[in-house]
Amino acid sequence: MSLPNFTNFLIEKGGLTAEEVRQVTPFMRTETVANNAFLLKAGEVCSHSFFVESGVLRLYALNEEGKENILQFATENGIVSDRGSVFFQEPSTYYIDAIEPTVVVLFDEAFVNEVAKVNSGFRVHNEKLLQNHIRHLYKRVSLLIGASAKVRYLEFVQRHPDLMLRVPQWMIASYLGITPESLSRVRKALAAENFKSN
Amino acid sequence: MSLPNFTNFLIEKGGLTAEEVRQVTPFMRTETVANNAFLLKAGEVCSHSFFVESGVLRLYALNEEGKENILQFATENGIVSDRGSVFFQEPSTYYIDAIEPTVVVLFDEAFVNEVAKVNSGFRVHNEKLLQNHIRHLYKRVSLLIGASAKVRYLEFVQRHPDLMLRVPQWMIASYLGITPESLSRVRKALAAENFKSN
DNA sequence: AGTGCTTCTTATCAAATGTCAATGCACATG
DNA sequence: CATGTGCATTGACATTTGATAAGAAGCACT
Repeated sequence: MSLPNFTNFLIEKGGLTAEEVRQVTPFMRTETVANNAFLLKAGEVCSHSFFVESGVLRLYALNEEGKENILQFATENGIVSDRGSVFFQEPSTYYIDAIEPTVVVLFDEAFVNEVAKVNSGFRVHNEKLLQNHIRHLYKRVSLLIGASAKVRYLEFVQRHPDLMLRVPQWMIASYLGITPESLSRVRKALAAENFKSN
Repeated sequence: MSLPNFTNFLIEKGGLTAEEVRQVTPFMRTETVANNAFLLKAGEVCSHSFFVESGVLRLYALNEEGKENILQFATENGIVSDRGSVFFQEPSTYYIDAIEPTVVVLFDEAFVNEVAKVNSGFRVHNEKLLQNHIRHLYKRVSLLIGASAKVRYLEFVQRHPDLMLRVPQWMIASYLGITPESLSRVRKALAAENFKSN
């Protein structure tokens, strides 16, 4: 199976050469995931990180009442993982499943170490990814504690226009921390505003 | 000035030897920060990360209406930074100030590189810190989108009992994403519950 | 002790969001 | 075509949280 996205990712974001990519391919694995199929369930140790070659994944937690809290989506070129679980080899409290038929590349710490071995600069690139992830999470927390549902929704639309078309609305509501009904009302209010001003 | 906490941190969490610590000390700096004094303001590039030797720091953002959204506290042995700004040398959107007279150790990417030079295992330790930070942020997001103010408060009390005594309540409210008045109500309700059940 | 400042609490009312129930719609499947 | 299923919307109502204002307690400073 050809993996143009992952290969490109290693070259562009990891600083590898095509030859180095060839050297590390034996250390990764590809998998096809059916719609609604799980890659991780709470209680399991998350053995790999998942790079999305095509499709969409989501990561979520269940609260005490059984409600899903969606923490992250990943489309093409995105990475999902319970990094804590992978890194520390502890049981995860999260679920990861596919919300489209999806092709993923699985890689673990051994793979990362292997890449770092063939390309000494990779750890810095890797750190960059982590730093970016942290920055993104800060922004998310900031919106969650300081912005209304409406503002959060507008932010989401702007940042993830692609997801709007591929993900059911109730999942976006979960990601935003509101109910599907509330999101529906927010959208209605925004539509009314736009109508007035145009 | 002696820095037992930072030294200990480098040894315990960074895997350095006492001798290696001595080698890298020339590359860091110590500063005393008065109560309410700023270490970073929005618009500036965050040139350093701050390790708290003693005291308390907070990191916050201002939203459009000028309301503070507190993203993080750091007490002894904690690190605060706009990592994104430090790493990518971009202007920050955050503020960092002291809420007690505080002694901080300032270190930048050059320091990290220096430490990595004297101890080749340090990058892995550093990655561990980042992974932990990400894990913590996931937990935080999860609570913000899925738990009530009451649950978030209880979580906070449990995780940061020390902060309860050192940080004014309205800052904790900000950290939890609610108003001081709401927090006061939550506390009142909890007190009433405890009274009934005892 | 007096003064001003900040924090915390309380009360009241308003706004935002959640809950529950019903409906309509699109789509897949028999 | 008929039917079932999941999703989005809407309305009525409840609950939570915010906004505003007022007051009490603690604390620093004079």
